[in-house]
Amino acid sequence: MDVRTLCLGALMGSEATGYEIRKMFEDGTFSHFQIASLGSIYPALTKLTQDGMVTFVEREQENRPDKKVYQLTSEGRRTFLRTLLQTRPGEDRYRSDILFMLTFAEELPVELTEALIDEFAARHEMTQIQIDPENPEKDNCPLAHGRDENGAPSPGCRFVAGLGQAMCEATLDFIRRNKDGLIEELRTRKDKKT
Amino acid sequence: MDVRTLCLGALMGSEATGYEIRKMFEDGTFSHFQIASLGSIYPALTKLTQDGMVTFVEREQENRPDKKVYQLTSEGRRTFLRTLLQTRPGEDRYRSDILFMLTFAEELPVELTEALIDEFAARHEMTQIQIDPENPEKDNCPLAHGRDENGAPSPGCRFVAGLGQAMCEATLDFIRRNKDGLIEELRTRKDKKT
DNA sequence: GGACGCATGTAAGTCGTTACATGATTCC
DNA sequence: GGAATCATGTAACGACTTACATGCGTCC
Repeated sequence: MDVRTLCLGALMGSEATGYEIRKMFEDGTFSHFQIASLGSIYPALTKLTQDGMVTFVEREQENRPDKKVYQLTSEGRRTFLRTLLQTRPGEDRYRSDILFMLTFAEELPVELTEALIDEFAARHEMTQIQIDPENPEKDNCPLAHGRDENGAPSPGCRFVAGLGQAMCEATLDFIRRNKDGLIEELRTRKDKKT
Repeated sequence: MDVRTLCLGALMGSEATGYEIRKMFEDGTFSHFQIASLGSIYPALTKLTQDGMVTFVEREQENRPDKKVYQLTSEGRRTFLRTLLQTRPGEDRYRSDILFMLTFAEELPVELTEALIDEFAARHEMTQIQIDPENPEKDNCPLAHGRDENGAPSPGCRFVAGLGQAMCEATLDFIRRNKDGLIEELRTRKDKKT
């Protein structure tokens, strides 16, 4: 899924600026399973405009730079849905430097191992908060992706968010149950070596 | 973490060919949290050889093409460990086309939604099997990464593998508990619209 | 004063994927 | 006969990241 398609998807819920789209991927609905940076979003929006998939309105703001609010065209909407129907979804890919590093825990100072696990846990707690569909979603993005006029999340979004929550929960739970044991085992092994 | 570092890590456990390294990432220990393709592994190994991080021995085989078996040099080992100590681990990134698509379940045919969920589940079942540290690890890779001379996985590897298992388990569990409800809800909504 | 949030955009460069090229063997 | 596994390698291409460029406002 290239950034163009991702942008179309982000605009399915409501109009948005490039900056807001990035936020959807950074802290919002999409945050735990897709990413996109501004450097790729802006060119994508330009291209989509050229192709007639989106239009934008320039909106002046007080005390803020002007912004371009993008909106799907019916052509864009159709194209996006067609893409969804035709695309065989790519494989999931999960990359984690921390897990890779933890794999070598035996070669690392125990303090580092512990710090890595703690950071891993902290990040997952963060994610858990970000994807909670019921709670805040902050103030902004009143009509963010997957919400109807009343702000209620769509079934698909609730499902995906719930799945994300479950994954985070399981991760945190596993760490709670196994961290101390691992640290202890590593300490014991180090002692034996000396 | 670039492919070079990943290759060094893969060679920490035992000597291996480029082909075998890819297998570690594709089906082995690393499979659920890192990936690398042959097109990036081979150039990486060439570069690492030039830099004195690895050496290789050409081994002739019967009924098989010759292979280059790579091995860490002590310099390579030191460099790798230094990298681990110095590198701030990058953020985890998880990308999933399927989850992205499921977010738009309301706009999709219910059959497609169901197929997507099933495929998601199937892939996670696959992963679960691949990362099981106790079980098969097939026949090959007798001294794969994270195993000592007796084939026992290191504590770090066991921890990471257990975490992966827990995540898969949670995912599959969530699907078991929520799939039918979602499908039903989508059907009801579609009925109402007509 | 400096960092951060809002806001857009470009350009250079990295990194990796995909596809191509080759070739023997084994299994269906 | 064709596909898959083992095995290595290159080259083109594409996609995204990073950094740069600009500028105002707010908060500490």
